[in-house]
Amino acid sequence: MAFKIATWNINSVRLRMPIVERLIMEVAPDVLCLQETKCPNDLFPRERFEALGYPHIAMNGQKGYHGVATLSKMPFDDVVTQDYCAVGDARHLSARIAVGQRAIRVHNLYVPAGGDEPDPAINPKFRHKLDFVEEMRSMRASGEPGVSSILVGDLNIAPFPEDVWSHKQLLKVVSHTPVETEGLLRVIAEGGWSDLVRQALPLPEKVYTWWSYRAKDWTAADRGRRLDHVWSSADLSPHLTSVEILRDARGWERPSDHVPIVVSLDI
DNA sequence: ATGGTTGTGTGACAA
Repeated sequence: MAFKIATWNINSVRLRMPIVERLIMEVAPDVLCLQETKCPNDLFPRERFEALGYPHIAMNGQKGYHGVATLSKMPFDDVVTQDYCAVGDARHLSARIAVGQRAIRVHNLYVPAGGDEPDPAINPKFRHKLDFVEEMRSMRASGEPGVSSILVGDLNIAPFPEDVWSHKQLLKVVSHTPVETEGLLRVIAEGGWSDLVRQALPLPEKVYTWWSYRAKDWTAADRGRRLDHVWSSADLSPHLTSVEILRDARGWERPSDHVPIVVSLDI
């Protein structure tokens, strides 16, 4: 059966509902993972998503900051949230979804951005980011017997030189420093994860999922970074049928600075 | 050239 999963940092779910609905109408993913919802759980627009065909909703939100939500057409159970670094941030949510005969644990993550100064000794936000990535090393693609895994989200790290507009100019910019990129690649390798985006769009093709709000013209300069990711356990990667980076969404009405990634699998 | 924009919620932060 065909299975389609999308991930999108929408930078406020309430403000962005019109374009989230546009994505749903145009793409109709089976599962939609949102990050940076910036919305307490009791104010989440649950009824709107139910009306759009997503009756199964898991959320981990907080007021004003962070927040992740997973919307599904198919039932899930065993929802787990992990409090990374034990600071009480709403940055993770996972659920075990029944897809045909298979069970898939879908992790939805929002890794700290890390501030501006790439020195953990003087920037606590960068220290927090590095600690968060360190804690991600315990997340294994084959963590549960008989359960496959997909990990999506805004990981706020662009690991490869071709994941940024200028490798040389971003080597000391938070999101592309060696300590971050090596840390994220270690999480992938040790956890037994497959990078589905790079499987479908292999190096050295440039791939970006984020463009700063601060640029005068995001598309003219095209100074993007690949901060959003979709990984899977090794058993799922042979079933990958397509990966779409919805670059056009950066130009939609009142856009997020991130665009959706849509991954299709034939399971 | 150390700028620039957006969001939450009306302040100062975070990104």
